[in-house]
Amino acid sequence: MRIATWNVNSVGARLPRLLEWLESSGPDVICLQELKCSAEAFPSAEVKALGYESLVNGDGRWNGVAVLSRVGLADTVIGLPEGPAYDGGQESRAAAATCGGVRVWSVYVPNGREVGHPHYDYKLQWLEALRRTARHEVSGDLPFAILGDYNIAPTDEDVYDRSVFEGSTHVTEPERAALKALRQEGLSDVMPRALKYDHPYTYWDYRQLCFPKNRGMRIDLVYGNAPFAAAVKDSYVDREARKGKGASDHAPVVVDLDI
DNA sequence: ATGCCTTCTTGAAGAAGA
Repeated sequence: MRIATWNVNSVGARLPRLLEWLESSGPDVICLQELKCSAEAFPSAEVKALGYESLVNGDGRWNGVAVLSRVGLADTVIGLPEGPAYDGGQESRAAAATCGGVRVWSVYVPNGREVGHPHYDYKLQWLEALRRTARHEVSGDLPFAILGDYNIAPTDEDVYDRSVFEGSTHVTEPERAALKALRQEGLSDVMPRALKYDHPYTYWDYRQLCFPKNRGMRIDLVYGNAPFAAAVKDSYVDREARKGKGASDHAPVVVDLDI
C-alpha cells in the first residue's frame, strides 16, 4: 500500500497538478492539507473519476484537510476531538479515516505566526489535544499514522540554516517538546529519503530561489505506531512535484507499506 | 533549467503562509 501526505496550498489552484500526481504516483491513500476551500467546494467528482473517495474538512478561505482513498474510507472523524478554538471557532485542521486496514489522521498543525503570538499558544494547545487523541488510537495491532504539515522542524538538521530561524516559530523548544511528547505516546518519525541532496526537506519558500538553492525545511511528517513503522518498505519526498509553474510550496511525502 | 512568491477575497490592498 502506498500512502502519501501533501500540503497542496489550495486544492483549487492545485487541481491540475494534484490530478496529474495522483495518476502518475498512484497512492492508495493521500492526506491533503491547506485545501483553502469549503467541503462543498472540494473537487470530489474529479478525484472520484480517478477512483478516490473523499473525506473533507474544509472551512473556506484558510486551512482545510482531506483524506482521499481508493481502498475504503471507514470510521471517519472530522475535526480534532476537544481541540482548542482560535478566535472563537474551531478551524479545519484534522480528519481521520480507516483505509484498507490502516488508520490515518490528516493534520494541518497551526502555524503559530510568531513566538508569543496568541496563535503560537494555540499551536501548542492544539498539539496537546492531538497527543491526547493519539493516545486513544495508537495501541493495538492496527497500523496507525498521523500524517501532515506539522509546521515544526523536529531538529536543527531539518532546516537549511539554523541561524536563519533564530527566534522564529517552527524550531522552538516548546514546539519540539510537543512533538517529543507525541512520539512518547508510541509513535515514531518515518524518515523519508531525499531524492536529491542530503536531507529530505519537504517545504521550500516560493521566494528568493529557495527551491533551486535547496533552502528547505522538513516540516511535513509521518508519525506512525509500531505496526505502521514495521510495515514501512520505503519512504521518500517527491521533490519533482515542487518543480515548475503552478507547484505547491510543499512536496508530497510518500510511504510504501508492506500491507 | 529547479529560476527570484503565491493564494484568497475582493474589486485595491491586505492577510497569511513558515
